[in-house]
Amino acid sequence: MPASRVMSSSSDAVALDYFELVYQFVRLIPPGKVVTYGQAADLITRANLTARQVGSAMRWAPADVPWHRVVGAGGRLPVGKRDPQIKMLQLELLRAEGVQFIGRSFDRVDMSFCL
DNA sequence: CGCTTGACAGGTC
DNA sequence: AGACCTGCCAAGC
Repeated sequence: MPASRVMSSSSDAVALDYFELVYQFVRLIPPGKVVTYGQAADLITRANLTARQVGSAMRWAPADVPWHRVVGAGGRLPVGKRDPQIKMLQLELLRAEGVQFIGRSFDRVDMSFCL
């Protein structure tokens, strides 16, 4: 909840911060497809935007952003130090879209579903 | 200005 | 596989 964003009211139409850029990008991901934080960071042209920033943006994603289609590198689900729950939720949402999971405990996305 | 905090990534053991 | 470690960079204090 970056105060800078919460406080932003009306005059931020021009000052498009990187959160908005990330959201715009994520909204383009079709159902059943996924991208990694790193890919998003690379594809979004912005000064030194890294996977970390994409991650923090996802934490405050608006309802219309399919945040669950963004996974960690190698198809790993996010660690979620602050909220261990998101992993489970994301797993459910992706499975509902037909995304396959692989690995010992089916905890990683089959990257052939990558965008 | 320095230090801490992450829904990260990549490497080592 | 799981537990660390390092590099990364914006944000807050």
